[in-house]
Amino acid sequence: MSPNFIHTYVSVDCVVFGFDHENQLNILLVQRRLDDFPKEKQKKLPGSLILSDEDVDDAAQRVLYELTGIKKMVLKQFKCFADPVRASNQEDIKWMGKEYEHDIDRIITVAYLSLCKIDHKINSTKYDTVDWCPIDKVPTLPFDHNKIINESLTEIRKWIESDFSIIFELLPKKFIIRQLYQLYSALSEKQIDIKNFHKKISSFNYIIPLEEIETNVSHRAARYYKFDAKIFKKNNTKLIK
Amino acid sequence: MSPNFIHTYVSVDCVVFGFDHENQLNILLVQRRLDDFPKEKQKKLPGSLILSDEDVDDAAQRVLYELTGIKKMVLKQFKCFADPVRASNQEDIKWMGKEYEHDIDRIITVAYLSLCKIDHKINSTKYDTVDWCPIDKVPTLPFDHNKIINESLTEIRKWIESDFSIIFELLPKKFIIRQLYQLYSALSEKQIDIKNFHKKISSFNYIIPLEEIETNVSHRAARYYKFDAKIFKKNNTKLIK
DNA sequence: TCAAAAGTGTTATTTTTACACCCATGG
DNA sequence: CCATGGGTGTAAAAATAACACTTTTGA
Repeated sequence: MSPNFIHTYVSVDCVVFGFDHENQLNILLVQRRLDDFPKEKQKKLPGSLILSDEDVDDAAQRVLYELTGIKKMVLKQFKCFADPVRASNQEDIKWMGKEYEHDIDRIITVAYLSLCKIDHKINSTKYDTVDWCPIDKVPTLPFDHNKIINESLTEIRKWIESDFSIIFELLPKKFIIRQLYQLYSALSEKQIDIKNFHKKISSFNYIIPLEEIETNVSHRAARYYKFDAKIFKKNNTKLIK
Repeated sequence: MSPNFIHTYVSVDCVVFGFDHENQLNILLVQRRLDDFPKEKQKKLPGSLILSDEDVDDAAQRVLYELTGIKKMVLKQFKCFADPVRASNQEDIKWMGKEYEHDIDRIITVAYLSLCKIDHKINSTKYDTVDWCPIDKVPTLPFDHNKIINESLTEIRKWIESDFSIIFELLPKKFIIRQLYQLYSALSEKQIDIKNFHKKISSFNYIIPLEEIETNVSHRAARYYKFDAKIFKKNNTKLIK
């Protein structure tokens, strides 16, 4: 048995983004029970080892379903994390042994991005606790989950740049342009004047104005719009240029 | 032993691009010996199982070094390929058994992009045969290597869009603007008028004009330029917008 | 002299940016 | 009537695109 090739377990971990009513990006975290302190829980990214007949995309889709109860969520593989010591913390090793009933020496993970409307009902078939956590309040997480989350942020930005339509996965079906503006501002380095943004967005034929307008606001009420994916696909407009 | 989690080998495969004198994209392929026909060889992507104490980036860097003799090549991880049947061809299984001296049930691979000046001397410490192959003449390859190459093409295009400077990894140190234009045209959907391209490129302060000009051409000789990475980093210009 | 491509210049068009102005609503 | 943001308009500035014209060289 010549060189020491790894024979390892492979997992997927999912960073699911949502956009809250305070215009903050949030991600979904679940809780794991710790062996030594069964009453204490620690947050982590949702994830799972992949099964013997499963592709990684399928595993991510499964994790997302077990997490939210939603089938066919938008998802994007973004990076394989394989630092040899990413899972060598004693507590993490102990937790894996219990969770998977295997002795796990080394584990590499394939990280996915996903997007979810924050008001969508979360109906987990696997986790007791699934919570939105504002991106700037993420606690210290096990494994390299903090690193994964950090890198997912640059990744979601690239994603929006290359495919503007996915931004609507984070907004309610009916939205006002200010919401879209604030989400875009949170996700892009480019800063646009809100008036010009308004003009540009409302000029797109895939942004459909609705009859409905805001109520109970102490200023002129804004109109609601919806996004028409079919029209978008025909044009495939980028927001800028 | 509850659900059937995979315990698998992990490899990296590298798609190394070069740009030839006929303005074609090429990739580096190596040869493997087949068991049954030891005189016949079959081309494949360069790759390797990763070692027990090795991160995937390090493994890719190692594969690139074993392939070309070059240390610290530009590289970019782009996708994990984990189709459960990607390595279930009998010939592939036999070859893996011989190559790695392990019985390999399933294998997932992490694919990398890399770039190389096509005139750079290839000095492999591992492979007998390393050849440039024009991208439109790639034969049928083992595993899912053809699929990996196809996806690498869309990936290199994205890469150029997001970081224009990496295009110079494919050009000689001294180049004329027509070469750059033809490379850019091969890599981008956007088609620019060559005159306007010329004007734009030569306006960048990180494109340094040299004294030297083309010789032995039956038209006005073009000037050579070089790329200054330091100046580029300060500006971080995108080609378009 | 011709063909071919380099390199420069000019102009039109399109996109982006900045900002003025009026509108509507609750307090 | 004031503050706040919605929504439209206009004009300047910048970027892009189209293309004419001159230059240089080998054949």
